[in-house]
Amino acid sequence: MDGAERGGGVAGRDGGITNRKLDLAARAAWLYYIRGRTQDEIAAELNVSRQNAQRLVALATAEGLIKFRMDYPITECVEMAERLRDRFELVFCDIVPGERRDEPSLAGIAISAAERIESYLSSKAPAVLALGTGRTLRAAVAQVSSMERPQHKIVSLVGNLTRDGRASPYDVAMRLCDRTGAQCYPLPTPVVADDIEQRKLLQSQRWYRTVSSLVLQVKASFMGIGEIGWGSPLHVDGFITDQELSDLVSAHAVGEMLGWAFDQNGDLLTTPFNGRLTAPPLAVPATAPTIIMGAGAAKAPAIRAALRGRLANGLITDETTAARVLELD
Amino acid sequence: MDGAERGGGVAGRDGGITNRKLDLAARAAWLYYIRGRTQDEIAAELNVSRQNAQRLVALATAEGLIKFRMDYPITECVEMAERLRDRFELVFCDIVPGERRDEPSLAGIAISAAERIESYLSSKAPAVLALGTGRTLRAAVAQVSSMERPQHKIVSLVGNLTRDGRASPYDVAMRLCDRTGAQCYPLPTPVVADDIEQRKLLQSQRWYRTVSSLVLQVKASFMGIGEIGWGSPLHVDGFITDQELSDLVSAHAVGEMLGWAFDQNGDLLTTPFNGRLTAPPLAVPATAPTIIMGAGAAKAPAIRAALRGRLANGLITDETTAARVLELD
DNA sequence: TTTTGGCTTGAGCATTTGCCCGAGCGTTGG
DNA sequence: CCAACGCTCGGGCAAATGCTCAAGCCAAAA
Repeated sequence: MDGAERGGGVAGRDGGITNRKLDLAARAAWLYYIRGRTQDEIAAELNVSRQNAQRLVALATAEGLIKFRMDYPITECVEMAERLRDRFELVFCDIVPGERRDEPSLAGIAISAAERIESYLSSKAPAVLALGTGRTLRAAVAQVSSMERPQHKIVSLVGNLTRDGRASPYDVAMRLCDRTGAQCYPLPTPVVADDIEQRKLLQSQRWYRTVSSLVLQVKASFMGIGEIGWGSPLHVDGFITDQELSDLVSAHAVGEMLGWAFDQNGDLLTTPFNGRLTAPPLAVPATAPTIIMGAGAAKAPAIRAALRGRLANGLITDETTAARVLELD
Repeated sequence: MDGAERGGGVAGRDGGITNRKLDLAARAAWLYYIRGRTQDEIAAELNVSRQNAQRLVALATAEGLIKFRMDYPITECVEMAERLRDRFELVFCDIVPGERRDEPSLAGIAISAAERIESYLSSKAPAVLALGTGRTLRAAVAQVSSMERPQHKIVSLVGNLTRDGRASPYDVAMRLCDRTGAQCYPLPTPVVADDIEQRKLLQSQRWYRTVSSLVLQVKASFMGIGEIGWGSPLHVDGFITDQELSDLVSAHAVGEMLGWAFDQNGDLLTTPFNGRLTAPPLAVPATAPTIIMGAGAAKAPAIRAALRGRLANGLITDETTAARVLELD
């Protein structure tokens, strides 16, 4: 939805969002948020109507032309992060404020993750970053500022095709490369093969070896974490079938990272399902920084398990979920 | 005005801003800008009155707990920057949007400068950065995120005392070190000595040699640029006397960087005034990135001269001023 | 050429936000 | 102990903002 439209801008009528309009939106947002002008003043400045000024500001925020960042360590969040860091020997932990209310905040976690990703990308020395998929990660990548970093490599740790061959809407590695000019190494396979034979076949391809060798060099990995259950992301997005799901549930799976299902101790399962995953295996215990992110009460057991089993050594979540994880322990 | 209050928070009544309140303000701003909640919802969430929620949000923005960043290259600004880069062979140039209206935007330039400074500070390898003084630079430093970067060194290129011995309110090097944990090397002298003898004396001190040797290693320098004239920053802030000012004007000075006055070709003057400056000399032509920042029609001739004379090889200014500089040429 | 469909536009209105003011409360100084 | 001061609080109101809607516009399709 984002950068795709920017290139074009054919003469005459244009259904999408023209560069001209984005320029204007950027100016409007600049005047509004940075200069603190009112929308009336902006309208006068840019020679548009008052409600157009408002639309431009809204467009700029929706398109992420303007970003909000918090630069203040909220005491409770810092304390919570320290407790988690100590408890699970994490190399990194960030807790964003949470709300009592309803559903958890993707936006906050996304921003934190984006900052972390940016900090790796800002290094001059070429680095390899690995990414998983998922809503959270996609939101995170959308928050990364565009930059010109062709020296880095981004490798996708998980296939970008759904079961039926459609491209996943969450091909975050590609998106990140678009935004940063890094080299992209996607995994052009389904997440799970139909059977072990097919997996072997896929893994004998050259690109698989390329990806595998890159994985050994990663500076850091970022991935979502999913709970296992009806209505879990893995299931609703069509990556696994109903049958596979119920097999996993009866094998006591509580969560998954990159599709690898694990039990409440964070031990990877030996179910047929895990045996059919096309992705390179997880390093256990994690050596390079391996940062999982996600929020929501349902994810808490999965997070706890992943950290206990040393499947990950970094965490980004919100206060509420963090509290729940510590409570479970 | 910013971080100074955070440490305290004595029990009981407290005139200043308590940490508790800043925490709350941060939460309010988070909910408002990042989660997009209304102030009513925030009030309910944080158990405060509606107008308190509004006050908290206002406090958070005023204290800079929440930051606005633009991540979109506005076409006109990019083009303008390229023209300046080509014309003056700059290593860096950033143009922020301007307004037709009144006075120029400190905020915008400050943000751009802050990002640039952050990019140097984010490097792992120890680096030396040099800073000048001035309103613009102070605003820029206030926009730099806090971080823990004890490996870097910040050296002040200009004395931090006014003529009469007061500490300058713009001791930006110190402020930046506060925010970043970098090592600070201030220049504990007046900007100008009373006479050449005193300058020699000051420059024979050990700290002067320390600073001089650091200056040779700088990765980048950031400084404001001032015009010379009645009402110019150098004058109104009391760094130079009326007499000195009129001497400079009659010597055809059009601008100054760090106090060093130069003419319209960017040649440093040989007036007695320049001879009494206590700061280490400017490298001409600039070798390491030397970035000047400032905006306003009055500064345009000074900027043009500084760039022509290769006193600086980087520029941050606004559209209006940039256009004026190119026009003068 | 006419129709259609999608998109944009500005007017009008409901909501949200910012700010001023008088009341309340705790502290300081007499 | 009391008065004066300064600060904070929440009510109320004016300004600013966001949203909906009907009309208009343009290009593609008929």
